[in-house]
Amino acid sequence: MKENHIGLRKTKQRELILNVISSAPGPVSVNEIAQLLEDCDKSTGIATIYRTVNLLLDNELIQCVRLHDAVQRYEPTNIPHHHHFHCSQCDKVYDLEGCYLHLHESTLKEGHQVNSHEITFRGICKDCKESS
Amino acid sequence: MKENHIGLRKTKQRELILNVISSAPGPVSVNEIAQLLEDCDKSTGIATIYRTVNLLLDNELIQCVRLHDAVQRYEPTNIPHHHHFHCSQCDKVYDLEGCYLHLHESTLKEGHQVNSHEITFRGICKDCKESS
DNA sequence: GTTCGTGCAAACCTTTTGCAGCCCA
DNA sequence: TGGGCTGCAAAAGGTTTGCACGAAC
Repeated sequence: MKENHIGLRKTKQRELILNVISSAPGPVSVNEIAQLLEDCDKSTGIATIYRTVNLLLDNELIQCVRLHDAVQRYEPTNIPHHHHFHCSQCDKVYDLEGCYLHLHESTLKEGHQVNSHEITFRGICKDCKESS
Repeated sequence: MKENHIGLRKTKQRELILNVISSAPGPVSVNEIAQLLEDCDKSTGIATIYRTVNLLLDNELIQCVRLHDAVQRYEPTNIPHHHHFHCSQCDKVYDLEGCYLHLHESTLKEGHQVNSHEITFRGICKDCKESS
């Protein structure tokens, strides 16, 4: 991981996994990572994928995105503030540009201090709408 | 199940489980439901709790709330549209009144059709702020 | 009495762990 | 060469399913 970060070894598998997560159009699950690696003939043991994902999480190179299904998905931490759209039909997740939340105060009327927020939209994605 | 909803039988266990979810101060997990039933000497098989929760979900009497930890929690659907505040310090979850999202179109600029949305705020809750 | 629901245990699925062999530094 | 990394398989944890008995109608 970037320049031997904290004594970690740079291996083919780790590069591949980080690359898959970084180049996906939205957050991906462990299964999707495994599938994508298989698709390009770079099959990797599932245990390695889990271990690598946890390693990347620990080093904050990726973060976990949790939507309405039970699946944990991962995305790079170095992308700008954004939110997600989750298709109810094909189950894919898309990144959305910008932020739809107009919240100017950092303290809510209930008195809680807000440090961050997450928004998830659900519905039917463009592709599913067009093919129906 | 409200008045024999769809041919479902009204049983002691189902009433208890719905009651536990409805009267909890916030969304509860399956484990919490099991614990609460045990506490009042109404222990129920874990399989029954899972089946009942899924039944209640199917009939939209409850809905699933997913925060940033891996736990699935459930709350009644018959409370008004609201969002959640999750305290990073004490881990409590608060319901927030109203909606901070000003979204007038139902189709995003990316072309996806929005049917619903969820917002979760994170930060420090009022109580934690005051006691620090 | 018939049908559906419950509880138990087994099955299942996802994630983690142990271990022997391999590979990077 | 040595210690971390991988892959396999087994284990662990959480959820679902099959089945026989019991409860609801």
